[in-house]
Amino acid sequence: MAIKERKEREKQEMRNLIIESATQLFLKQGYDKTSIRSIADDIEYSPATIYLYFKDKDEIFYVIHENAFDILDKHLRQHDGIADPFERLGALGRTYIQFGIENPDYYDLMFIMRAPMEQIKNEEKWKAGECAFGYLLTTLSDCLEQGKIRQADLYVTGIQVWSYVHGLVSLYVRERMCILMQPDDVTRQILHSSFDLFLANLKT
Amino acid sequence: MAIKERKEREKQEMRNLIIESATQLFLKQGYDKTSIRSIADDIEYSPATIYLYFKDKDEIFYVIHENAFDILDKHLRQHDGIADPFERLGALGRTYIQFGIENPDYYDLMFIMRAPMEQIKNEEKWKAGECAFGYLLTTLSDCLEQGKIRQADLYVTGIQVWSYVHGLVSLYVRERMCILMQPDDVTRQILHSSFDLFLANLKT
DNA sequence: GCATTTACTAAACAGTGTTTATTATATTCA
DNA sequence: TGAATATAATAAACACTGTTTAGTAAATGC
Repeated sequence: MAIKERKEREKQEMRNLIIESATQLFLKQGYDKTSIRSIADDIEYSPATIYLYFKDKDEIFYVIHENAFDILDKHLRQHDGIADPFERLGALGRTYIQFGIENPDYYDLMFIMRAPMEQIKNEEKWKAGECAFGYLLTTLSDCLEQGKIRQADLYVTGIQVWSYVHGLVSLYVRERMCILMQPDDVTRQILHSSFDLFLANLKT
Repeated sequence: MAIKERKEREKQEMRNLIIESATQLFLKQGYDKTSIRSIADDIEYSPATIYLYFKDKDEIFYVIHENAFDILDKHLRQHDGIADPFERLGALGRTYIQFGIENPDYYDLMFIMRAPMEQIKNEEKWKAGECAFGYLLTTLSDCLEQGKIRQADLYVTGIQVWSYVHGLVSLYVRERMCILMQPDDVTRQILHSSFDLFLANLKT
């Protein structure tokens, strides 16, 4: 009976179809304007059908949030080849900031919005987040071992680095960097300069 | 004709009534669950009446956002008496973090949510934000003058400090600090430790 | 070929922010 | 004071939202 397998495959294909449509609409118009009805319209099914494949809207955006982490991961791992951990740390930070600037809606879903985190409460662990943070910790651990950065607790240092770049990106994404009263490209440049300064202060 | 003045006063009183009700409901149940209808119910007027005093929901929350800045301002100015600017900087940071932890909904409105910023687009300037940031810059300027912290551009240093504390608080408020897998009070302690470390790294 | 399971949807429910047309009250002016 | 006007408040509707329920049509199992 290969029917069961085919059905399972079809179910997965339908989920993918929904996610693809939702992702495209989300990146075009944001979370709030991406309604279940608009996704249903786009894939030419009734709104109720979507609820046969996803528990609720949050679950859809939880999957998109996971996909976004995969994309960020790919970006970050481009720097795997950099031998010097401090240089690698710098590359990671710059790539993280760049990712946030270029993909504000993804960034929102990953690190700002409450929607995907509601899902996580039913799962106990924020796997995607821990994976990305773990990757940062690895590099920081190398830096500490080789005495490239000031000695401190690994986790505290990790929180320090992440909080810093997140602060930069999230203030930018949620339009608080307007206090600088600079055009967008200058503001982005300031984000990068600030990070460079931060790195310099971290160095031994 | 004192009638005009009385009418103006009554109009302002009604606005205050709406804001008081909205604030109380917002702090109890958050932005999304604070509907125009629930405010109307609370003040015993019809929902349409609210639109005679405020353009839309965003305008109401813009006013609450301004009030929140006044509250934060009062907290920060408690440290006006600290003579040493570096010590004052530390006090400001700790108070800012504490404010965010203790008033997550206010913090949300001030520094994370898009709602109040929509209003600001019609006003050109984010007065509340600039005022608070200006207060930070003053202290930083004193630190730089007295050579208490590493020399760098004032604005870049300001962005650096603000981004850092904002990163800490916003990751906490939006529940991303769960990666630490620590109970809430320990997580809060880590926020403060991270800030202390940051300050130490900034010192000359 | 028939019973059962699966896939899908129309319609409804309970909300939301906001606007419009209408009514009741208060003010102005002859 | 009484009619005309301006103001304040609202009921009801509009156009949405996420989600559930009940019913239908097709695919599957026996």
